[in-house]
Amino acid sequence: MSQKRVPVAVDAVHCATCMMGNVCLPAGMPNHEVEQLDQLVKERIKLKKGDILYRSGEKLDALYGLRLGSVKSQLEEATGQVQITGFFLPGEIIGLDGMLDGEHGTNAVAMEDSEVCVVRLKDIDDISRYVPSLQQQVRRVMSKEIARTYQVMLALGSMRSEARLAAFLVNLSQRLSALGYSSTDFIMRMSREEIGNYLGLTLETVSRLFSRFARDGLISVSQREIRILDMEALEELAGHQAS
Amino acid sequence: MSQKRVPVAVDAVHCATCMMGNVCLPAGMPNHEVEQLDQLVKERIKLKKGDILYRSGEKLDALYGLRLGSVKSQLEEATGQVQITGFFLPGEIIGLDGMLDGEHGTNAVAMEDSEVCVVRLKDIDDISRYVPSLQQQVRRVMSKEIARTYQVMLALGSMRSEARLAAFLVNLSQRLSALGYSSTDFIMRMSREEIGNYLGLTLETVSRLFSRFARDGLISVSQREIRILDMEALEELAGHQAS
DNA sequence: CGGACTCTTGATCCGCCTCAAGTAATGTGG
DNA sequence: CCACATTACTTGAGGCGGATCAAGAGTCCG
Repeated sequence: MSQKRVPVAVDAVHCATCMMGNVCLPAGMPNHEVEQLDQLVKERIKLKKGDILYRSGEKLDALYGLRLGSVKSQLEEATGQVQITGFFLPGEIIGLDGMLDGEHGTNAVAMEDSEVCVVRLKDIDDISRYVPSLQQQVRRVMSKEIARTYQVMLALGSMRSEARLAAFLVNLSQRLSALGYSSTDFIMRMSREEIGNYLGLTLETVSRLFSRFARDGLISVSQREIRILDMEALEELAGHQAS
Repeated sequence: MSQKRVPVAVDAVHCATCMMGNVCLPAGMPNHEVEQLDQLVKERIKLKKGDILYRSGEKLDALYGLRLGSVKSQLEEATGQVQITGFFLPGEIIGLDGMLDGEHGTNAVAMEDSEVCVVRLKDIDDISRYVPSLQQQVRRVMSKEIARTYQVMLALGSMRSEARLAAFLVNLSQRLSALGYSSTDFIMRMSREEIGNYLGLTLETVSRLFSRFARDGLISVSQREIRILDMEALEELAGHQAS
């Protein structure tokens, strides 16, 4: 629990000057409106690897924009079942579930040293009085999350294991590419077990699939370092259903 | 395509007098605010069984509150894969995905003769100027949908088939009960195949499970008519994970 | 250098899918 | 209302994909 809350200095980076401005909450907003968001983020939180941003059941009064690092969110049932519901990269918004009863429904854990912008719901409502499109942005982000989970449902419900992992890699590649990183060479921040949990597979199956993909010349793998050698083949695989 | 659009007469039922008022979009709003929503729904759509409310790719400019009947939404990939992403009951909101680029990402199909209230996004934004809590309600509904899909991810990712179906029945029972229907006796509007698709199983497996649950005295089944005989046992089953 | 993870790989097993056949419900046109 | 077609569901037999169990290798970190 080494969460460190830091107030945002008056002259510090705001949304208008943040490098994530084009992918984060303000994505697509006209410049003159983004400039009005300078009071939106009054605080940031620095997280060390393994730190918990929030726990299921805690009161929710803010969303978090990931600025740096990576975070996973996971659902934990009383029965002991755990399901990772998402891996978040910089520019993505964390904490969208649980706004119905004001309580988080998942845990959010930093997968490496990370930093998030705290966006209080109260401030969203206040600011959207004079920046009406802000509400639309929030809806947009939530809608995007819903669309993402539908894709995961499709993967879990009707793809064979190799298609799931291929789709996972292609998706990760695209998101990293949108952030300006290489789309073919990257480091996965998650373990085999976490990937397996997310995709409804065991860690052994994930490991075997990585080996097979490598043997077939689709990728090369060294621990969590991935190089995609044949993107087309991966996309082809990802498009194949169970039967 | 026998969609029938009907304008809402000035003296017709509005949110404040609608029977669904306590479960639909206005759920939890104070009465004096619900009364201000009389301009929110200017149109309703009557659907016959099999009618399509919207198709993937169509422009989205409204949400739909289901007033009567039942509707399924399904993701269709170019590859031919189909995944049912939700079964909607009266009082539930349809069309929450696809608000990011203004296009629906799924198809919505009536599973029986149904009727929906059309809630235009423009009207939401207009009305929320003088009813600020309306935006929170929209967030709430979207957040609830996200939380629901997380539960489905858990089911698809780490439950065995009998746990999935048990959880499905318990969930359906609870939602029907909240609508004032019996929690133990109801008719499922969906086919074995649709249930199977939603739960990531084949129709044969679903059929076998129904038979087994009946043989074990948990339920009695006659086609789509279900009677739950041992709710506790079902809940117990639903809480069991794969291993 | 030791100890704890994380990952890989093999052998075996089982849950669910596939394929197949038959029965029951529902719909349709005469 | 009946004959017929169509669709929905049930049940069985067999096969396979991924889980489980188990052992060993590589990597990280004190």
